[in-house]
Amino acid sequence: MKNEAFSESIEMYLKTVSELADSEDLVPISALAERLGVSTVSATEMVHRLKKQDLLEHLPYKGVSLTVHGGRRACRVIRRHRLWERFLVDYLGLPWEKVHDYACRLEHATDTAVTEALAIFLDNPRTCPHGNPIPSPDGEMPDISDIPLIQMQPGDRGIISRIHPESILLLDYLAGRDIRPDQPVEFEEIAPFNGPLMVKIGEQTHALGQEIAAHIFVNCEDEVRNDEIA
Amino acid sequence: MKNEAFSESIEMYLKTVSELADSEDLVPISALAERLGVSTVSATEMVHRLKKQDLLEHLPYKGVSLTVHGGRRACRVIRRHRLWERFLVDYLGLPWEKVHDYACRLEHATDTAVTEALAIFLDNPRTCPHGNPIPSPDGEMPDISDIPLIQMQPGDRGIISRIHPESILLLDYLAGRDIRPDQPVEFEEIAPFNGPLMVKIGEQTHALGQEIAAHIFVNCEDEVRNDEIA
DNA sequence: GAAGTTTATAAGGTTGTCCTAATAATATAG
DNA sequence: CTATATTATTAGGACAACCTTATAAACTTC
Repeated sequence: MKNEAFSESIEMYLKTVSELADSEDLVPISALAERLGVSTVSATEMVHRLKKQDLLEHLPYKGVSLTVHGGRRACRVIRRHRLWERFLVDYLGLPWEKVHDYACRLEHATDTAVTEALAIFLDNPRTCPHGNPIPSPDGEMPDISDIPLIQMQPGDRGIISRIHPESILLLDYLAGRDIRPDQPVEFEEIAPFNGPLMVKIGEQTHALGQEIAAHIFVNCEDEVRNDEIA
Repeated sequence: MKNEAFSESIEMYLKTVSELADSEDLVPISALAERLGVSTVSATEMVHRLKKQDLLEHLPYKGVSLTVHGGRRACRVIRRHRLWERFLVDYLGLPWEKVHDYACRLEHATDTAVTEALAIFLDNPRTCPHGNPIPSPDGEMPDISDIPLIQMQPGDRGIISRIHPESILLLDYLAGRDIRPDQPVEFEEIAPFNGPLMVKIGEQTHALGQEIAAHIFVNCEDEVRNDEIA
């Protein structure tokens, strides 16, 4: 079983499918293309190549999902990414909202030996600075049970657990408003006609667009969860 | 003046020219090609591209040299490389002889902001673990005045200053014999007919081939240097 | 200065990743 | 069920970086 030897492009595709997959099972190729900043034609082309390598499956007109094999590869990339983020924030003192992009480059240039030595140096952190869990060395993603802010009900309270999926624009926006993991949240109300969500975070009440609210995950206070009815 | 935006290939070419240049002013394209593991045709092609970008000059049938511009770019890559090496050895505890290869990958994936934060974290080290000086942030290479072991005279003593240029095979060989910077050396004799050099390093006497001896640099003990007559 | 080596260039190809534009197939909504 | 959307495919290219083979030019040495 040969290791390494995956191009940066392939790693980006696998990582992105994995990131987009945990909201929905099947990731539309268009979503993939958009997040990667390539045309749908290019994305389709690459999907075919990855399918041939048994890294993902494709249900035409529905979307793609990772195979077990592909999922493990993706998790290894994500592990490297999140470990680097921890290092960049905790040891190099770089800004929370910038390190995602820096780590996006480092993640493709890191040998397994370096990754694991880094993990030990960092004392095996559980999450990245944005709250996302760090997969195990063999490519297993820890289970989590938080919910996106947008699924909260008026009156619900909780603690921000993570920002996901990340992007520089989103993180910049949130950093400017001091919206980060570990902050307490209280969902106040949602404006009608698909309007913004009014949410109290820390001391401040924010009007958050629905898109943004889908990227903020929360550990709700002890209460019956009703995912379906939401 | 735009920064970044240099392909990994271009960075490798510039770095390699810089590494090979300090032995001789002009680097033959064949030497460049060999060290990069590409054909001379490919190297020639790339040299033309780099010439067009004013990164290096080419005297046909003689060799190439970096322009001021190209030299600065090369030094920035080398700076990143050597800082990473220090981190990998000093903080991650990775083996001296392996980190060169790990850093070769990281050096192309490191933003300036990360590089400078890393330099501060490492407390601005003067050299890499193999003894080579770390260029300044703006791309200036410190002056050094050591000589290759092969230029020593029988009876000369000194301290190993650095291994240069580095390669995994060379470093593995030297690591196996505990030949590293800061070790004392005493040149005993050179075998006739271009034979090996007999050199006492630490407590042990080694028979070193001339190729290897050209890669080991030494700070000689206070005495008149006679580069020419050598 | 001719012979042989080194270096350079020219011609033609491959691979990976990307593109646009046009068309075809399917899904979804009125 | 038809119209509109989305999704997929086909065709034709572009580009960077590599390759081999073959030829030409320049250097070096005797």
